[in-house]
Amino acid sequence: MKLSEKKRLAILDAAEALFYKSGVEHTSMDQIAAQAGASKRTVYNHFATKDELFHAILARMLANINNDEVISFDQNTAIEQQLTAIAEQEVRLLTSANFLRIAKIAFMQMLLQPELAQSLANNSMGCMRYLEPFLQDANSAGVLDIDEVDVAAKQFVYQLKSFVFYPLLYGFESAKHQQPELVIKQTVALFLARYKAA
Amino acid sequence: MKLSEKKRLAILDAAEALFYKSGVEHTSMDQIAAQAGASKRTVYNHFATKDELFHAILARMLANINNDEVISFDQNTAIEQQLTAIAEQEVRLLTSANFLRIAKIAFMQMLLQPELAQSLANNSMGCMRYLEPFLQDANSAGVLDIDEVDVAAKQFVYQLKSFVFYPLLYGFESAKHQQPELVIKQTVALFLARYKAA
DNA sequence: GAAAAACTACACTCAATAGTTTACTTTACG
DNA sequence: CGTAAAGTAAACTATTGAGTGTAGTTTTTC
Repeated sequence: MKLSEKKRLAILDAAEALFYKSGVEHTSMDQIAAQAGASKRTVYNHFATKDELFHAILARMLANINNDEVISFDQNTAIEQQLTAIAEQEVRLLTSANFLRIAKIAFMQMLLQPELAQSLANNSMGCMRYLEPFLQDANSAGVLDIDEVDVAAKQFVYQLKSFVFYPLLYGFESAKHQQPELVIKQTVALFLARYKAA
Repeated sequence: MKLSEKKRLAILDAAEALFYKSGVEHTSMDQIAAQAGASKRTVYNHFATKDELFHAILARMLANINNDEVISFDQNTAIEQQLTAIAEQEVRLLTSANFLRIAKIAFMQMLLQPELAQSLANNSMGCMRYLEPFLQDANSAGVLDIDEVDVAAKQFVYQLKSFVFYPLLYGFESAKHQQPELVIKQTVALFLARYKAA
């Protein structure tokens, strides 16, 4: 790899780590340069402004996230098992260091810049990419009985986010770990109690 | 009211509004003084540092929140109706301008200062003050059938927060209003499907 | 191996902002 | 009314941090 590329990556890595630790506002370009092992001038040669650097990080992180396999409804597998698989995948995403890092950085900025929230909200992630079609198919197959598929999908995902993601994001319960398996079990149970076809 | 008290309130009001709009970091003490109609020196006579002012605001807001009536389980009223009442009260809290203001200010800081998150997390608010005993009583009366009351209480409240609070907090869906009645109906329905005693 | 591109150290400008000092005016109150 | 408490305006200090300019060194590329 060329030196120029190595520096660029080092700068992105350094900025990401510092933004995560201290927030964008509390991180100076001098700190970033120092942590990256680059001169400040080099930082500015790669990224004209701090804001440009911030958006480059956001873009890189978003690109690294959506890699999970799409799960489609399968007539021949128990619905409980399929929903559990989806939940497991989602919990893995929501609790990954990668995702938490981007989330914390992004959420901080979103509270300050509503327009950023808008643009990120449209970017649907994780199982929200495919959950509605999945539920629709299960509906058609007579396995589930859902009136409003969009609401049901949100109910499912929001349970997971509320139990595993937000507590980690905000640092509630730093010591007491939520048992992911328990959360998944409870979420699937709640969902099926409501929507499993009679 | 004495001038001194009036100034103190004006400063708190101004700081609250500005912290809400721009975040604590992006609000200067000069701005606060100007908006409060006070001299900067007066601001510093009331609050020695910006941080002290921030905590004074937090304290005032917290004091203004927990005022809602506690709802206790009533043997003679349908459980659906009682849960709906609780949900309505909670949604009113979660969508009130007051609560959203403190939440936005506090959440921003929480992302930066995990220890603040710890101290605020303990401060349980809204219906979380009384929901677990309520469910326990309903359990004992044979109206509900819940294994883990703490999990169930969270499931209930998290639904409401996810649908009405977080979207407003982060400015997702600024235009498209979530219908609060619909959210309440769906939440109660989901909960009772799972936990209503046979 | 030489020209071009990229990196470095470091001094610099410029603006913002927390908090202070001072000299003076207004308000509260016995 | 007179004194003490509180408020005011405005200049001031000191620091921080974004971004630039420069002169010289290293890396890439042809």
